[in-house]
Amino acid sequence: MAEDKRLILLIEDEPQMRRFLRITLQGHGYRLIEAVAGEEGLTQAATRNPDIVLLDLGLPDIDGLEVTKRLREWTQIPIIVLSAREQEEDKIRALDAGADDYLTKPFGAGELLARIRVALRHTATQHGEEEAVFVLDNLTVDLVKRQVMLDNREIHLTPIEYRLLTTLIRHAGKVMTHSQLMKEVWGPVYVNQSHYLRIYMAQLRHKLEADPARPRFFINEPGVGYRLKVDFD
Amino acid sequence: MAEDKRLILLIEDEPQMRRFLRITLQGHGYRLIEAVAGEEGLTQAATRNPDIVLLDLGLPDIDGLEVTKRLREWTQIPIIVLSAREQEEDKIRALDAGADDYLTKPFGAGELLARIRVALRHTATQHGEEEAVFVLDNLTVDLVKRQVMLDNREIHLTPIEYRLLTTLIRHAGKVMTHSQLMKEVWGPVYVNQSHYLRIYMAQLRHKLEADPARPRFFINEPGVGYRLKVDFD
DNA sequence: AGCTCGCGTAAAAATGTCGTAAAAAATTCG
DNA sequence: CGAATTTTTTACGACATTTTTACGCGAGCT
Repeated sequence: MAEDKRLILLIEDEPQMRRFLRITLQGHGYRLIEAVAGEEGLTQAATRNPDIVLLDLGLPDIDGLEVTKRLREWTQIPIIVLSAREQEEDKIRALDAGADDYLTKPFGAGELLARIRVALRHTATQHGEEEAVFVLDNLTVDLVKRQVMLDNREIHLTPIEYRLLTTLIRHAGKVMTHSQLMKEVWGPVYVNQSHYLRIYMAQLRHKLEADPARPRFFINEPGVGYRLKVDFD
Repeated sequence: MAEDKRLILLIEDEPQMRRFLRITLQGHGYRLIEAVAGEEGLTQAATRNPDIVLLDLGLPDIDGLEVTKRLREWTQIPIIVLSAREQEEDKIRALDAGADDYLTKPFGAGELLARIRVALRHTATQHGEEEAVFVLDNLTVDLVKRQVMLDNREIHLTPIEYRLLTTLIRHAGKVMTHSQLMKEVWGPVYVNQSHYLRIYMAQLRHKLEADPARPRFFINEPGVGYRLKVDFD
């Protein structure tokens, strides 16, 4: 079950804080990527597409505030700031720059984990104002449990497959262009590698369509992109 | 404009804290409802439909934790807990019960306001669904879904056909010259290759007109260009 | 009449996209 | 560390779209 492990990007330069967080987070079932500087963090965010970012404000190269703004130019991924600065002004600036939460060091591991759960809960429910469960004919996707059911049988999807599916679900009915899908699923640096799409769309069709060669759900709009068909008139 | 002011529900029993928050929040353009106990707060939340809830944990009747859980049974409205309890265990319990944020008293007004903005930002991005549908007689074009319907039947258009159609729609009723159309659909390099237009205009008429030879929508203005006719007299 | 010009139509050739399979590389897990 | 899973790379036939090319029609002009 690799798809239910959330990926966390930690941008932090102090080795001993990194070590503490590595143990805490991995011990609670998260996968972790680490970056020791701002630019590196931005690159990692773009290429690895994590589920959440933990960001230290005092970085060796660029300021954490700047990292927040640069991230917010293209993604709504949750950002939790971890900082030794306890001035109210610092908190306000970070939050208004786009951070979702702000913890002052030192903080307890339990509180951090709880706030991570809050942030992840947001992304889970954010795209499902109606329901956290998406139903389309014999296909059921539980966005909270990250569980995909087909005719009441659980279907295992790889992380990318699942991400692609939920991205289509979030924009159900609408055509999504190649670059939109690439940006949301693989990250913005992969925009022109759109042949990945064909491969993973084929995987989804094989796992979820009755007749993969003649898909009912995963429709291609030639030259444009794909869409999840929801209305059968 | 009272309607575009966000409505905040404050559930808090201490009069002096209520007074402080009333001044702070109303001073920053929010409308405020106050409840001094848990049950009252739950009722207010259900009847007044606020945009956000500020919740004190230490209430005279039921515990703030319980209020959080009861709210979460039916609504995803942001809850920010304000509490004097600074034990980590209290924070974790509140956040896991469904609270979105937790501030320990005493807190600065600026930080509270910033965290309110964060919470409102979350709900704002959720409802980011717009509709842009163009209707002309039995023809319907959904510009968001990129879907064209004719008599409730879906019509497939190629990328160029669709771009040509939407270009005409954007200038509905007005005549567009050959070069204008060429520029917008094919790009400025193709301005003089205007015989492409005849071919694709024919395609559109075949796909969307009842009698392609005698078009009702896609009208040629000889020597000038084409226009999409919208008014039938 | 004969000619030209803009328009509509039709069918080819050329180009690019899509679906598929399968091997190589990377990552995760025990 | 080695096995298993997942992602990336590579290749190719089938197909859809765009572009090219060709022809017919009618209006206006000489």
